[in-house]
Amino acid sequence: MPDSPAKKPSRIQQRNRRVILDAALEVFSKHGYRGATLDQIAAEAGLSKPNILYYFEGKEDIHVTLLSQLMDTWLDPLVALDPDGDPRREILDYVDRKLTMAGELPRESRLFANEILQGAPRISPELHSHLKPLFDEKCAVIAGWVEAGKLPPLDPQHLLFSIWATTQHYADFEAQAQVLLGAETNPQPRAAAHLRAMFGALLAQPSGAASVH
Amino acid sequence: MPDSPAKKPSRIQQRNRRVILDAALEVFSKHGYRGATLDQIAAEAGLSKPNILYYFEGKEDIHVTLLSQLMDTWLDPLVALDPDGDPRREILDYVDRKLTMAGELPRESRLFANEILQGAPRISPELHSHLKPLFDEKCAVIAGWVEAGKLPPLDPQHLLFSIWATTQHYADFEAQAQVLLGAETNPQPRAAAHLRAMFGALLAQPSGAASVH
DNA sequence: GTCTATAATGAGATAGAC
DNA sequence: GTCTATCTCATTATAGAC
Repeated sequence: MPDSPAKKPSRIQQRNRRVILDAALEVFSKHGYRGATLDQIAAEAGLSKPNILYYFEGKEDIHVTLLSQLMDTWLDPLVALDPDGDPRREILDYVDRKLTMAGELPRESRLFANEILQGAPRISPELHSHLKPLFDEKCAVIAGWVEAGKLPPLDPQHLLFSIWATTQHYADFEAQAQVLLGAETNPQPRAAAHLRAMFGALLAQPSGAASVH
Repeated sequence: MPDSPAKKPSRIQQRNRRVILDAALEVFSKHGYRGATLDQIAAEAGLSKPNILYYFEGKEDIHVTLLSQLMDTWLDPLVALDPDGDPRREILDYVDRKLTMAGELPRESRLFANEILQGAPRISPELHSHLKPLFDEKCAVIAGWVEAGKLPPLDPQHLLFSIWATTQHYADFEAQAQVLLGAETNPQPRAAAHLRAMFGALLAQPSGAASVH
């Protein structure tokens, strides 16, 4: 690790770190943490295995670095949810942003899903420090909208869960969707229309979620 | 492999196979395919490693067996969707059944999610032979309901995706939900209420999914 | 049928030359 | 900074005794 007196990473160093991280994202998202090997990452990056270990302390270091960087990007769409905007519009726009992001960054989505699925062993601290506060804050915003009568009664926490689940589904379960939809070019437009209709219906509901029975 | 002249597995053999499969489900669903080791499975099953390999040809054999058995159970709730029933009721009951199943069989949900997430390398044939035909059949049923005016216009394929995504989310992303909801006893009742409200709103929508802008 | 011991492979990490 | 060669350990699978 090059960090003796002056800790200024050269342009080559910065570039190599990026190349390695991009290769690692490709491999980790496809095979999971344990399924990925340094050989695969090295091959994908076009570097030798020891060279990889010159830039990172080990396999886990690479993985944690990826997850940490990802977290910020991943939360951007939710950060942008504006408490002063029109409630219905804000939430539907958030759904759009989230779906777009899953479509553009499917590897990141799968990397995250892999980690959570296995109990978040390496990203748990970030969940508490970054995700939880933001989640609570935005849930309070939505709850405020409901109390102000700007939205029908609904459960902010589970609404956000549903948004996450449905938007990330297209990245995380892509293999299944490809089998079921056939070689259809791109499911995204129809997915976007469906999700707008679904969440739009929920948010437009007059009032009092009538029991179904 | 005991299959020379008479292929009748003894009661002990049947029992041991079940014990091994249950242990394997526990381990595979927690660590993924590559993350799981025969040592862990053997320890969980209370058997020796060579004994495991007496009953199964290898690690992959165990995994494939699990996935194949799971597929049938997993599709039961959808099979039960009745073309002759009340459309809205049928779909909402399906959501309930799916959520209940994910709550009762979270390990199975995660095993399946792990496999799909990594591109369904081992279960792809079953997706084509079992899931696809059923999916097409039930989509046609729902499409028929829409054409008959019994349901508002909606996209059957993406409706099913949304149902799968939201119900399985609670099992697959349990680690995240636990962080965000705190040590709350059981999210299931509120999740069920939310999903009934959401899908109920979509299905009750008068007609013509109005563009949101 | 089940075990102990061990072979064979694969993968993370390091030594040391260049 | 980067490479070749190597070490070490974990893991799948087998051999052979009981």
